[in-house]
Amino acid sequence: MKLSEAKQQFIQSWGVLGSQWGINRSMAQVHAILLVASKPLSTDDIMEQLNISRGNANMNIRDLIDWGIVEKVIIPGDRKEYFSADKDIWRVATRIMYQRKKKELDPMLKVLNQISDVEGDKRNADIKAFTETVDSIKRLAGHADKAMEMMIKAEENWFLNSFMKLLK
Amino acid sequence: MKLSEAKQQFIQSWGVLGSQWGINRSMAQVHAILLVASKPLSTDDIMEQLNISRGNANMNIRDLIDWGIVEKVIIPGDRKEYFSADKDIWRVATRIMYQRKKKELDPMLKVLNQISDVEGDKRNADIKAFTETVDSIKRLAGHADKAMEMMIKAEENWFLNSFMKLLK
DNA sequence: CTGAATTTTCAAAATATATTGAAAGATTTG
DNA sequence: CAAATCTTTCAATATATTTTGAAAATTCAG
Repeated sequence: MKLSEAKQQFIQSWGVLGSQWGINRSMAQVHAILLVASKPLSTDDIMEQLNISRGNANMNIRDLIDWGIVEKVIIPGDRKEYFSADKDIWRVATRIMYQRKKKELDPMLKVLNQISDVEGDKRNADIKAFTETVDSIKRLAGHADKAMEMMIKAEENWFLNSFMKLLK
Repeated sequence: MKLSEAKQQFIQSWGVLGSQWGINRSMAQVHAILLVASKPLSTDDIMEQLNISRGNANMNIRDLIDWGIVEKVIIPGDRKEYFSADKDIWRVATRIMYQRKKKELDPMLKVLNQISDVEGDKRNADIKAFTETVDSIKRLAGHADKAMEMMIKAEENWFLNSFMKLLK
């Protein structure tokens, strides 16, 4: 398979995957194209290769930067801004999960805490069913939090390991 | 807080959370209402409490059943079908992840395997950038697979543990 | 087998989300 | 500082997804 063809396939699939997980297709594709680029790309490069508008490209690049998985690169003597994606895929995964946890899981947890004590007799079947379910979700969320932390720790180790290799 | 109020809050939040993760709001809400119900509900109960149409209720109930997290309950002497959600939230989580892995991650992996050997000189910077990224994603996917398996194993243990408690 | 009760389907309508493009805002250069 | 270049914003538009509701299909009791 030719490189250009393989890249297209990758960008396509990454876009589909993203859209199924609540990340819009363009954003996933912008990320994909930066992931497989051998050098930083400008907004125009991205617009041209993905056939998207300037506004679209710009917004999605900003969001990726906010997520901490893409960074701006200044090329001396060029007025354009260039962008490159973090190629450490493990770090990318943990960053994305962390962002989404913060924006989506944590609000849910807040609600769970608010609703977990309801008025009335604890022996009432309705109340029992409700509190048991809510409590078990809270417990699961706690485990998920632990797992996240574990992964971030593992990432630090991975990073440290790479660093050690460089020094040897 | 009153039980009815707490339930409403829960259904609402569960719906929002679902929609952010690529599960449509109605489906998440149908799941939520069944999760906190103390007894099986009919399609009419669900329609009424969520203010959704019969078609919508029906489709989403079917999908939840296909995911293996809701089951049909027959109440003798009643022609209506009733439904109840699996209350073991850990099992629910692993089922959902497994379904999504199968439908969404596995196709991505298939593409990654197809595109991971490209024609041309391996020392070429473009080709190197591409294959390294693709390979690292494949490696991450491998880890994710392992983690999934681990969780399913843990689920079996949990289940076994609950069973043991019952016997004591 | 009949007909009432219930479930399923799916085209049309409603809603929600993403994209465009041009104007406004910044930034840099000479 | 004026002009050129580049970036950002956002209302309008386009696209995608979800929901409805009524008709068709199925199920079941008598």
